[in-house]
Amino acid sequence: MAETRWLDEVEMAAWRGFVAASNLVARRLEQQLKDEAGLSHPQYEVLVHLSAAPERAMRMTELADRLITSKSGLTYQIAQLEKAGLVGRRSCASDVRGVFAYLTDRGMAVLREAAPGHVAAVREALIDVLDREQLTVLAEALGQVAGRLR
Amino acid sequence: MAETRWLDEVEMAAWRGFVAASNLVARRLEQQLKDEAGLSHPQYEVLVHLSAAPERAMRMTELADRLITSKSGLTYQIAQLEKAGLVGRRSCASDVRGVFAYLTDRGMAVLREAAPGHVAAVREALIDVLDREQLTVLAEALGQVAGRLR
DNA sequence: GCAGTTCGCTTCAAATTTGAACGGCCGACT
DNA sequence: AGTCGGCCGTTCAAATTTGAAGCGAACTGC
Repeated sequence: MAETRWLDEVEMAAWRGFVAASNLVARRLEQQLKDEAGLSHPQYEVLVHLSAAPERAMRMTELADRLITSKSGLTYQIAQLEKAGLVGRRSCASDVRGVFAYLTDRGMAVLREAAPGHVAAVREALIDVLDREQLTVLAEALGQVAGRLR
Repeated sequence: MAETRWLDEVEMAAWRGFVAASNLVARRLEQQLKDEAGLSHPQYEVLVHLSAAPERAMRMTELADRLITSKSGLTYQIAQLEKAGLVGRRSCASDVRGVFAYLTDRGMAVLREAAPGHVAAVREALIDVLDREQLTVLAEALGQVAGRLR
């Protein structure tokens, strides 16, 4: 094993900032969504992704990949959302094993209701804190990072 | 309530990138630490912060703040680490309510053992993916974000 | 066709996280 | 001194997350 290349000052600052910002922003949004919409962030993300999908429906596995959560975790969350009537399940015609989760009208309504507050919180926590230049670099950089790990 | 200011393209890319990168990096590091050192990321962070503190000790509440976790969550993690012998507790002389968590020699050894692999993973997942310019901006930007929310 | 493998989703138990009490203690103010 | 609001860390139950099976169904090569 080669010598460890420790992080220099800038690298360390980037890393610490990344970890801190991740946790803080996640925590803040979790809070905001719970308070204003009664949803957890994972749940909100489910609604968002479904709402953007054709027919407002998506296969479980694909949804799990997009949400970056485990499959069993998604099963659980979909069950919760189903109980709440925001989401439904339908089996896949071409593959008996497959399950589609779809957004109900009620779910769509809840999402529309929740979105403005969520966006405002995202702005306050992240977007509006940065200038245009920073946003551009951030988008590019984090896009690379995510793309590479995906 | 004012009209909602939705996110434009760059803002949305920054936001999606942020969420995706947060989750993916967290997941990756969690994995790496568990595999190579038998520690969870929260646990590793506890060791790191304690190792950097005077006397390798810190008050519970301060530690919780730095780790950006709930106090009850910290109590739990410290209990786990204590069982494993990596950390100890000592009560505070000047305040009977207070508790110091401190890093044992064993904990220090485990940390030293785990650090190189962890740094390598951090480089691979985040740092080495970006160029110097991006790192600088990232450090500055995320520092602002974290500072503002803290 | 048909074994052998992989895939899609769920189930399960175990580990973790959370927020709301709780029990004591500190400190300021009277 | 005496009291009251807050803080410190823990405990508790409930919710969530995880990875390891499990169950069928679909696909592969022979």
